[in-house]
Amino acid sequence: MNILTADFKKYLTNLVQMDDETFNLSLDYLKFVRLKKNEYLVKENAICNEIAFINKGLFRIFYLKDGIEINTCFCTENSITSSFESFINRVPSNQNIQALENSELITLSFDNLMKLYELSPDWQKTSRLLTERECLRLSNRLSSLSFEPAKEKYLNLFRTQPEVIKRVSIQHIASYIGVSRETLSRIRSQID
Amino acid sequence: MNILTADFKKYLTNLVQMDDETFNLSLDYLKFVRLKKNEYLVKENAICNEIAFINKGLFRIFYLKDGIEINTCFCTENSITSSFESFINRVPSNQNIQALENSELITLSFDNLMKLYELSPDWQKTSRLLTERECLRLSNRLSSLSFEPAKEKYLNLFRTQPEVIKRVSIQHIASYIGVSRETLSRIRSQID
DNA sequence: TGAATTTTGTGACAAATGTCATTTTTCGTG
DNA sequence: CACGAAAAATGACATTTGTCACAAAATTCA
Repeated sequence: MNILTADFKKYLTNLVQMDDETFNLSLDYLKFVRLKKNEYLVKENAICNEIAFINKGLFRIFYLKDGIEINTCFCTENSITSSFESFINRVPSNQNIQALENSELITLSFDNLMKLYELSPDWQKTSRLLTERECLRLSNRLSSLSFEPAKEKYLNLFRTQPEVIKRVSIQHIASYIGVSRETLSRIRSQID
Repeated sequence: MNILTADFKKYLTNLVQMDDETFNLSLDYLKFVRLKKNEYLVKENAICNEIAFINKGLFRIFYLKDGIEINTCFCTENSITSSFESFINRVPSNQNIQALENSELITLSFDNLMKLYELSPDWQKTSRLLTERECLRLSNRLSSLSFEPAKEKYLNLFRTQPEVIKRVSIQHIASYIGVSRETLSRIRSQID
């Protein structure tokens, strides 16, 4: 149990001052989940009831636009994945979260998070900091996707998440950076 | 004093359950600021020390990319504006906030916000909710800017912030939706 | 009010990217 | 290992959007 949560604890304490006691409050509330490649953590129209820390594996988050899948995020080891809007506002998710590899997760349900908020303000603060971090990620992604040519978008991903480029198929990457598969293919042949 | 803060209070209580007592904690900490058209609330490289509620007026947030101004946000009455990354992380801002009209603000400094966090967990929660809201805004903007053709981007802004289209010059709007001034000009002549 | 400045509109053309069809390569499974 | 299916690469062409130059319109301010 302790071994499994070690990385999660490290992730949190890296973000916010949190003593052992505060972290341990969460232990009874966490669940351990395995998902096989291609299985879903969250499906569109369902309410997302948990946030998940990734111990092992890789996920994509995507939504459908005019029947076409648009990837909005790749989540790898030592990060948190969730359909935040759905989780936070308790509304049906418009996003899907799918495992792209066999994966292992530590999940925390919404109800349990609310309990943690009550038990310690540090958890409230943690949540705020996580949200702020997500804001920054979105903000960076926004300027890359909206104001750079295709090649820069790709190189940007290469800089920020090099492991994603190794582990994810080109079609998913193309969708993520908002260019056609063909264009990305041509960019890559230029670079090599 | 009460008259000036009424809208701010309304804005907050609309977001989070907050009794009068909790809100009143802030009264001693707020400042009232006027800015004339074209003046700056925040300049690049300065640390942004306050968040500002807009009682009256309109602002744009922009940064420089290769010497070109890129607008990232228009903020109007009854909303909060700030260079969030700078404010939160206490680092120099990479964004500028400029008044596009004569404006009136209620500001709250970082130090005072920290004091409010200590005085009441409701303020901590308020901050979390504001951050969550900002996340959603970014997320929507991201899908519009990255995955829609120019015309849709414009119509999207028209839907979400129609008053901005009336009050802001076309060059600023073009920069905001990530298309050239000329393209936007042509789109508008199509629509009318 | 009127001249100077700024903003906006428009045409011609260029560049970037998308789409479609086809081939090549890779991957998964028996 | 071989076969079929999926993914990726590639060529031809279409579409969208950007860039530049200049004209028209609107705004500012003395």
